[in-house]
Order: sequence, then C-alpha cells, then structure tokens
Amino acid sequence: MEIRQLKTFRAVAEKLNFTRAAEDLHLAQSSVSAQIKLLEEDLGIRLFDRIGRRILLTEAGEKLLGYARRMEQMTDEIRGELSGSGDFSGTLTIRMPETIASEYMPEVVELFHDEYPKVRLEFINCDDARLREELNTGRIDMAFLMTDSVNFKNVTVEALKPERLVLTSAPSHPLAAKENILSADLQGQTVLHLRVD
Amino acid sequence: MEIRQLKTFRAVAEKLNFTRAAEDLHLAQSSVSAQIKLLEEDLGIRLFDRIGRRILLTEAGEKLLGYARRMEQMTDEIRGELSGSGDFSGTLTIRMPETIASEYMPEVVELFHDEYPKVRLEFINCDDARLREELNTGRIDMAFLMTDSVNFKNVTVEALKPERLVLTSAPSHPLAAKENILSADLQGQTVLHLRVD
DNA sequence: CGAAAACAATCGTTGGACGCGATTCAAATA
DNA sequence: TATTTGAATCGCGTCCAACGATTGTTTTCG
Repeated sequence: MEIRQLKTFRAVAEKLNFTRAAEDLHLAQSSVSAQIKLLEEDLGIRLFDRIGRRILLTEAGEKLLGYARRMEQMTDEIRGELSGSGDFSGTLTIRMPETIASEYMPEVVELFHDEYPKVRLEFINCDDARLREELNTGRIDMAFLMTDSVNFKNVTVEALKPERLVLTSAPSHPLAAKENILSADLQGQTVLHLRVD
Repeated sequence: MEIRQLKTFRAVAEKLNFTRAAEDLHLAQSSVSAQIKLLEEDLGIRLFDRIGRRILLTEAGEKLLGYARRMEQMTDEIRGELSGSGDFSGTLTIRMPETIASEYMPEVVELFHDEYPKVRLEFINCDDARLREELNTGRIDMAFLMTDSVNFKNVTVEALKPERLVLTSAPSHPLAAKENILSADLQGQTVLHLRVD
C-alpha cells in the first residue's frame, strides 16, 4: 500500500470512472487500471464491482475511501507544517514564441500549478532579439526558443527536444504538385516562417 | 512522500541509527540512506542532524515522527479492517533436511513471520523417502529438497537455486595434498554426505 | 596515542516496477 | 446493427530503488 495508490484510488472512487480519473491524475488509463489492480492484490480484496463497463465501490472500497481521504489530508498537513520554506511562491516571467505557447503551455501550466500553486506564471511574447539583455537584467527569468544553438554567457541553456520544420502551401500552389522540394525551389517564393532570433 | 519512506523514517528515528534500522527493515544500509535522502529532498527540509557519525532528529523530524506513527497506525487499521479474509492463519508443515534448515531458515522464518504473523510453521526433518505419500495425504504441505530432479504427479515442483557440492577432508588426509580430485580418487574412501532421497 | 571498529555517505550496477500506447473485448447508445 | 464508450491486457522502454563495495570520518578500545 502506497500513498500514490491511495491517491489514485480516491480519484477513481470519486469519479467512478477510470478514464476521467486518469485525466485528473495526468496518467494513462492503463496505469490507473494497473495501480488499482495492485492495490486490490495487496489488500487481498476487491475495491470495485465491475458491472459491465460500469464500476461501483464495494463495501471494502467504501471503507477505504474514508481512510484514503484522511491519509491524503494528513500528507497535505505534513507538507504544510514542515516544508514551510520549500513551498515556493512568487512570479516567473517567461518569454516564448506564441507558436510554442499555444501548443505546449496549456498542459505545462496545469502540471506546474498542481505542484506549485503559489507561483504565478507570466508569459511575454517573443517579439524581439534582446533576450540576452533581458535575461541578464532579470526582466525575464527564462525563455523558450526554437533555434539551432544558443551560447549566452551566464545563462544556462538546455535542449528540450528537436522540432520538425514542415513546408506547407495552398493546394493550388505550383510547388504543391511536386513530390520532393529542394531549398532551391523556394528561390523567389514568399515564405511565411517563424522568426528565429 | 510514500508510506514506505515514512516507515523507514520511523525506524531510523526510533533507533537513531541507520544500520540498525536497515536490519529491522530487512534493507541494506545504503538503501535506508537513499530513502531518507529522498524524503528530505521531497519535503525540502532536513530531518536529521548529522553530528559526526551520530544522528539527531531535527525539529522538523520530531514533528514528522508523530505523523509517521499515525500514518502507520492507519495503514495497520486499514489492513485489519479490510483484508479480513486475506489475513492468513493456520499451520504450514514443511519437511526439509537439517542442513538446509540451519543455513536458510532463520532468515526465511523471520521474513515470513513479519508478513503472516498468524501462520505457524512446523518443520520436520527429512529422514525418509515417503515424501510423495506425505504430500498427497496432506501430512506435510511442502518440502525442500536437494536433488537433481523430482517428478511427482499432483505436486508442483520448482527449482529454487543450484547448490555447489564441495569435497572436504582433514588436512592430514592423503587426498588433501592433490590439486585436483577425480571421482575415481574417491574409490574406497569413506564419504560422509547428504542423504538424497 | 595508535589501531580497530562503528557508521553514514556515495558510487556503479542491475532487476523490477511503473508508465505508456496500442489493442481487445464487452457494454451502452444511437 | 453500427458506433461509441470504457476497462482490461500486452509488449515495450525507462526510470527508480535496492544492493554490494568502498570511502571517509568519528568513536572506542587496546
């Protein structure tokens, strides 16, 4: 029996739905199934009745739910009481291109806020090339860029992931018919692309 | 924060000694160190003051100890309340050679008893060859053997580990001088060996 | 005072646990 | 009957946790 399992159990027991619980917990549905299965095996008793695709708490499940809630309260209490200083708060100012922001940030913000609810996130659009200065003066705390390499002094840089660069056009465009496009083919074409500072 | 970590923490906090705690928990000392380190990182606060090789609870540690105890009580309560049927009791009768018993059983019995305190273990010396009958009639529940292979019907057999067979003699024995001994060398010698039923 | 013992921290390795995506199978719904 | 919803299962990859060995330090004892 582990706290992680009890948290998962509580989520499932309250939603009575493995898939929703998985979303809440930022887990795959299969992982939730596996955890519940482990917990049931560990306790040696079924926690849910599976009636068709619908699930109900068994009597044992009902009892456990109460304990799980108290247990979780207690962990929160522990953190509240002990970690004091470890409980970050303040504002993080982040500069990043809108394209990245709209793609990745919704999920990242949710995850981050779950862990550090007292930290406010401030995003600024990445519309100029004065990053180095901004980072050094403390106007922004961090930035996400799409670029081949960055080499700033006094700034920590980490590559997060490669991102494919894709060529897109209207279906009616002459180049759309070609199987392969060489960079030479773009000669004289008007290209709309990301600003790379 | 996981229950396992809190259990480890409690053991250390009560013994004020990592090594003893590790023994109690059937863990390596390094594992205990690692768990405590993780817990301290997770909570963002030191739990022990390390004064030389001696350790003391910090203020945070004192507080946590209370919580850890309540937490553990609660898990026991959960098991007591829920697992009902999963709580095995009764007697297991096991036949095995004394050589095996004295070598492996002390630790095995301790581990087993920690997990199933209500099960009594009964050992019988392995001094006859009527194992098959004994197993089938239910006089014994299981047996440990040292042998090359066993093939009983209605009996589940599992190989646990290979065991080296070593030749030993008094230092004064003629064969003791030889670098290598062949089985032919044993011709005519009196050999004291395990009974293999 | 020097030698030995006690003990926690650290390191490298490895097996197992855990998470994931894809798939399957059953049930509910259209 | 077809489609959707939802949980279980499987195979795979990765990461974590336990271990043994070692180190460095402190305490104890000869």
